[in-house]
Amino acid sequence: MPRAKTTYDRLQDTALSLFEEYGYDNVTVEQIASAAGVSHMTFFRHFPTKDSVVVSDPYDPLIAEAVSLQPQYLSALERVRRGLIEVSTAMGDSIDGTTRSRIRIGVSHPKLRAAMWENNGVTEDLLASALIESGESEFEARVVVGACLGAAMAALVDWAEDDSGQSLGVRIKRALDFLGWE
Amino acid sequence: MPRAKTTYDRLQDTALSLFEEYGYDNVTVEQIASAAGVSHMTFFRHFPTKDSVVVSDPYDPLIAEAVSLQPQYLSALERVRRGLIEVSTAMGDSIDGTTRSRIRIGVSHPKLRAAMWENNGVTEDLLASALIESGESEFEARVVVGACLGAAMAALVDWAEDDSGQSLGVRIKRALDFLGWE
DNA sequence: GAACTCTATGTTAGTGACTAACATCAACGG
DNA sequence: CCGTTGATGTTAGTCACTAACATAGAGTTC
Repeated sequence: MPRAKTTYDRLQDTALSLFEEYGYDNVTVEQIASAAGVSHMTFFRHFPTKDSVVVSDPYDPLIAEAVSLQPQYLSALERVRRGLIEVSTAMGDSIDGTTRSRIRIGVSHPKLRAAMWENNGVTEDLLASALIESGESEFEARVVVGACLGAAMAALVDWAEDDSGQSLGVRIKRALDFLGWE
Repeated sequence: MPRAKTTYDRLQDTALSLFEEYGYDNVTVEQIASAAGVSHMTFFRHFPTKDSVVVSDPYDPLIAEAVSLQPQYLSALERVRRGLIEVSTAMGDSIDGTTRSRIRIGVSHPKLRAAMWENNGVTEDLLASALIESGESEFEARVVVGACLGAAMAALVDWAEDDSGQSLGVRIKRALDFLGWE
């Protein structure tokens, strides 16, 4: 028997479908909360901001781990590249509907896109730290990570906006192949 | 005799120095407006958002132009790289105090950083269009531009946070040199 | 010079995201 | 059975931002 949905899940599902139907700007937190059967304060106890229902990235730590596990003899660029490709390929088609919906809504609205970038900043810090710990200079680490995430983000947007069926992993690999090799 | 400051300039100067002194979050639009001797409505007639006092990038069009002027036999990556380096070198030390202050405040606060990224999205679109017009595929254009701007942004942040005197142009060049060559 | 327009500004009264302080209520362990 | 704990509700705020309407001063035209 499926476990009863948590308030968190109910809020997220409700919010996403309202956003898809009416547009992000035309849905208030109040509406989300009452449609999910709670008060608006409960919403904010589960999500710090209205944005965060859409923008939250559970893959950050996975990516950071994958990068730090790459062999040290590779260049920083190459390690980030391979780490990103590994994770995005592994996620593969297992990305669930909620995630897909979140990304699609996220790229469609400037405010949310900005929030995604901000979130990306966290990933950036994580990855850069991983590289720095393994002896890379801070400058090179930040630059390489910035570039790779910039490319990956472009691939993500492309994937969200285009239904041609090519998987996210393949797109990210293609994207990163435009950057320098070993 | 210097021309009298416009309301716009007065608002911007006032806002920036208040932000530097008290922190972005601890200054209300109301305070900025009254310190500049106007009402809060006047503030919003000159700046669409509180963010926008800090985040505005007059260099976008310059960069786009520089990129589209690169010789076509170069790869997309190389054209964006050279365009960015040209402009940032040309700006050189002529960046005025207001701009420097804006960037320093901008990178220091998550909300503003996100707004800078959003703004970056505009640059991204501009550059990508320039490449697409000259025959590049949309995917490659977006990826390459995303990567280069990601790297450049890292250099910008580095420059804003570090007073060692190395110019922005040099840092951006160093950053982009980590990416692939011809 | 009076009427007329244009532009910059002020006033007022909202909406909506988000916070703080405090109350309630049900579950659960002792 | 009582006390604690955790999730929730209520209320009353602050602040960014908007809409509608008023005003005032600098020309411009007749």
